[in-house]
Amino acid sequence: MSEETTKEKEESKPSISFIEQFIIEDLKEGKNDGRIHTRFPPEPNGYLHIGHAKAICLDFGMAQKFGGKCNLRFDDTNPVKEEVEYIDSIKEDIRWLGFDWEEREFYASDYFGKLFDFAIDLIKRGLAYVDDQPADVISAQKGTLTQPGVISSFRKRSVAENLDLFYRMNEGEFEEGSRVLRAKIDMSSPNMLMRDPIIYRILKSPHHRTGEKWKVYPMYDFAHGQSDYFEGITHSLCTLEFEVHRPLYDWLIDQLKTSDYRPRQIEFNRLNLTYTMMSKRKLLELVLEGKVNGWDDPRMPTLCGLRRRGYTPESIRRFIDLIGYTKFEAINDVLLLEHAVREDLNIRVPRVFGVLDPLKVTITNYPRDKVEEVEIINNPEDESMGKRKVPFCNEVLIEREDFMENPPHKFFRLAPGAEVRLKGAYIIKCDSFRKNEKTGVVEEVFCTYDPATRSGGGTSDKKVKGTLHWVSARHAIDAEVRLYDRLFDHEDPAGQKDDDYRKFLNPDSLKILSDCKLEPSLRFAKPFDKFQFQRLGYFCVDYDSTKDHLVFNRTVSLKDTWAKMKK
RNA sequence: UGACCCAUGGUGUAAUUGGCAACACGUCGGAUUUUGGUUCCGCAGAGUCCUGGUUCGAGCCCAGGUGGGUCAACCA
Repeated sequence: MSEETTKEKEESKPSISFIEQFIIEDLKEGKNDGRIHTRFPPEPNGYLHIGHAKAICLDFGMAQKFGGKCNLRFDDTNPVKEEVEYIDSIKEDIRWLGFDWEEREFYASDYFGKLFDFAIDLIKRGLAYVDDQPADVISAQKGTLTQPGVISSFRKRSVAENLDLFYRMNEGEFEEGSRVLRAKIDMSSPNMLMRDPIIYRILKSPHHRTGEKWKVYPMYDFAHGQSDYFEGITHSLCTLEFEVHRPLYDWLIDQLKTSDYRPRQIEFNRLNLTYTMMSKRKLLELVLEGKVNGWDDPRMPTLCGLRRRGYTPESIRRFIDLIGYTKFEAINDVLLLEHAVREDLNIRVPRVFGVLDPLKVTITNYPRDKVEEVEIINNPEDESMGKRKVPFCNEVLIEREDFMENPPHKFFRLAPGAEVRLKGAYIIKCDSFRKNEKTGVVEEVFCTYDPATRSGGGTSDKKVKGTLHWVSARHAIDAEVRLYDRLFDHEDPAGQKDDDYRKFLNPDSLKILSDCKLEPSLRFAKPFDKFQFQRLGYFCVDYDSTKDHLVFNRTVSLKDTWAKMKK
């Protein structure tokens, strides 16, 4: 084997995350009969965001890679916070991302019966007790980070009494907050979560799935690991903040297990992105306070927001792939996400002409009543996408910033005396222009064209530095275009101790342009159709769009080295 | 003043598990280009938080620091 092929082989070898290494080790050791079974466990209390995408890609990705399965499980143990409306959106987002849980759609509430039985079992084994003290007393008795807790006077309650009380708790005999069920573990554990954690509380709100059946509901710690166990999950992947929960997770599994099978919890770093935040609670605030226009506002990091913005599932998966899984709490540059969409959209979407801020150009030597159809390649990256025809006449519109009366050095666009190519059509030369006397604004530019320079004509080998996009003034269609910028102007808006994140809201995060002109082929564009507006960026039809009123969202601009040079 | 976790170019990750610190993004140059896009080529940028130890050899193992994160909801 030559040195080169060895090198290539090494380079193409994907690096493996610590999680994958754990899984491989477990497989080698023959754990759980060599099964791999994961789960994605959202709480139905909000919309999924790109941070969830990171978890989804891992959970489903590991299952796929090792020939296992991944369940979808709604962690619905708190009826007061959860709503059905979120369930459908969560399912839609997971499917959109490209993953399939097949028939394995589960709910933690499916296990309320089993969980209750397990609680009864713990009570019988002297491992759980009913505590009658109010929340503040229990909390105070928990001790502090440096001091051990105090043992509750109810800890020594008899099994019979505990049993009786717990059943009655569930019959609705007691008020919310009057009693809880606690696991009997260790009040002096250095891990606060092991100090007789509350495992059941009384809640009288109806549950979206079980209705009025239950009056006691399990806490997260008493539901999650057990649900994993009931479903035969082998690897329970979650974010770093659950690390301290792992001893409790394992303790409960130890009480539950009857064979060699046991699920293993592994924690990885949460996704943080610059110039945004992932807290569901804060995202909800933005929606409620009208700082954004709903959960699917294209500035939101939610999956529905990104989808509306024009992101593809492929680009999100690619991004997730690029950032990896570690135990380091990183803050990822949103630039990498933008790179990922550009990379994807570049190869798959057609190029079109759209002028956001039109300036009229009259070609004085082009016959007034003549209209030509010029043929333009849809995507230079992909021949198979074919060509289209675009009408051309003596009046065209160009981007206002593509003309300058007094151009700086290296300005390759239109200026008095300068020549540019109108892409796919002719080379034109600027002879003069007309300004509004009062405002000083340029209102019209007069050019002459060189008939020998028609694209593809081959009768002239004239070259010019600049090529502009354009639309025929007489054929162009109107559109509204929404330009988005980052929602916050601080890299880490939610991480500033002394400042509320609202202080960093970017006032220019949305710019609406209502006077844009597009080439006529866009007339029948449908919501979510994606295009590259030549020289400008990637745009996606918004669902606000109607037959008479086209609306586009800018997904991301093209890289702009000229803009960089100007700075 | 506790327990647990973490620390590698600007950012995010990698390093065949103790053997020449690599990749991506970003940056800067150049070539190509009927998109100042794309593509291609190249430069710069860390000696791996600190101190010590083990070792022929340490980013990796050990000890002690420093810095950061998580944990004291009847939330998940």
